[in-house]
Amino acid sequence: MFSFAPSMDKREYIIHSAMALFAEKGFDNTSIREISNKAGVNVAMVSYYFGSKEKLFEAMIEQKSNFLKTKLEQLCKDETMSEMQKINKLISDYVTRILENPAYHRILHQQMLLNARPELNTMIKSLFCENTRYIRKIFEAGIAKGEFREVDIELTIISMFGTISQFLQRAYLFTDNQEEFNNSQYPEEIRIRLESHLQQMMQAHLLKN
Amino acid sequence: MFSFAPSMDKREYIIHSAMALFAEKGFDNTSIREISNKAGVNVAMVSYYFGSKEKLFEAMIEQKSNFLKTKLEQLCKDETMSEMQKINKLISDYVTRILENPAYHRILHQQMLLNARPELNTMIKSLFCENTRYIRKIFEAGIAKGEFREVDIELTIISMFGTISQFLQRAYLFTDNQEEFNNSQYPEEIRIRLESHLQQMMQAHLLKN
DNA sequence: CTCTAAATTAAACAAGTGTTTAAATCAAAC
DNA sequence: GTTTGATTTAAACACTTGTTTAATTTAGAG
Repeated sequence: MFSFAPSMDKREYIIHSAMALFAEKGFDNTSIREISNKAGVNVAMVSYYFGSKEKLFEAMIEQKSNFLKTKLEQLCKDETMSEMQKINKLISDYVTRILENPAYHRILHQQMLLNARPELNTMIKSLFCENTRYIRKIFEAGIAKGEFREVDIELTIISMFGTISQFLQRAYLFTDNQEEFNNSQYPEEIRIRLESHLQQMMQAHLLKN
Repeated sequence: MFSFAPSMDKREYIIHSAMALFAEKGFDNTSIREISNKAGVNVAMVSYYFGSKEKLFEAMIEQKSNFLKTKLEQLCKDETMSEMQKINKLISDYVTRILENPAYHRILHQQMLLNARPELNTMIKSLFCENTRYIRKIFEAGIAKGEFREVDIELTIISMFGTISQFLQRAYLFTDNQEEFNNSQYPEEIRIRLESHLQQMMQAHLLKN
């Protein structure tokens, strides 16, 4: 027997290469041969490890999810913070997380704008919905307490995520390195700028003055 | 000679079919055969009229642009409105326009998240940049006058467009008809809801209280 | 009618796709 | 050593892709 999973590194290589390529060129326009070349493995290894291109995609998503969820659960039941503080913390965490891994989030948003592969979409939708449920709770609590205005909760959440998603779309405005802006990480300065813009806008929108 | 362009209707059919299919399945995952089938013409007609699939895409974009621009120019130099009124008008016009033609805007945002076809991207980028320039002027004027807070202009614009783009991504939350939500038009009620959310949020964000 | 040029067609093209196969290689177990 | 099963490979598979070709139809002009 083996001490750990067998050639786990090759699986990792494949997922890693796929992520970069999907983010840049999209799922449909990335061939398995490109992925395997970039990963330095044979074409057949993708089918061998994952079964199919779609399954590879799903494996990629699964590996990356299950992170925000636990953070959100904790945040929700934290009683030491005001609801506004929770929203600020949420923004800070989320911005950090996305700017650390823009490729993954580009892929999610790409796929959400399509209706071609129902199974992938269902998967991503449920991922989004789950996160949204927790965030909605924070808003509801804030409104119930009278801390927040009676805003449109759905659309306020959409504005939050939309800002970040649109930032990824227009990332070219914020970096000189036009070739690598989509996958590489962003300088700290930009993270802070995005974070404080969102926090300020949300405060103005939510808090009764 | 002919009174007007030759079989302009077939060109139109092709563009119209392509738009619906691109919006649903994306550029890469839509074949010319699907487009021609849907349009009821022969496969070769796409090459005949447009030259290539990419050229068809470009023709589609060109046909739809050049609309917001003139509206923005007028809005910019209008001296009867406050800057906040201009922003409200802008939001109202833009929301209306997008919800009347969601497919087109889905395609734009899809393509913006990709880096596969540099020429298409350059085209769309410049389209966005041009519009952004005018909007920025309104914000700058508002700040200069002291009507607006000193907000981060780039990111505020991103929040505006991001909200609408994200709304298209999550349109399934706002309609029962799950199959046709992406291309069909939205009920008036939803338009108003999106419009007033954006206007309220922007007012809270921009105006000194 | 004839002539001409545009419009339309079915068929073919070469290239690329995701996936499978069957043989070869590897490494640990006995 | 041999055996066993997982890993890796090059080649082939069947299929779809965007585009072109060469033949046919259409329709307006002289």
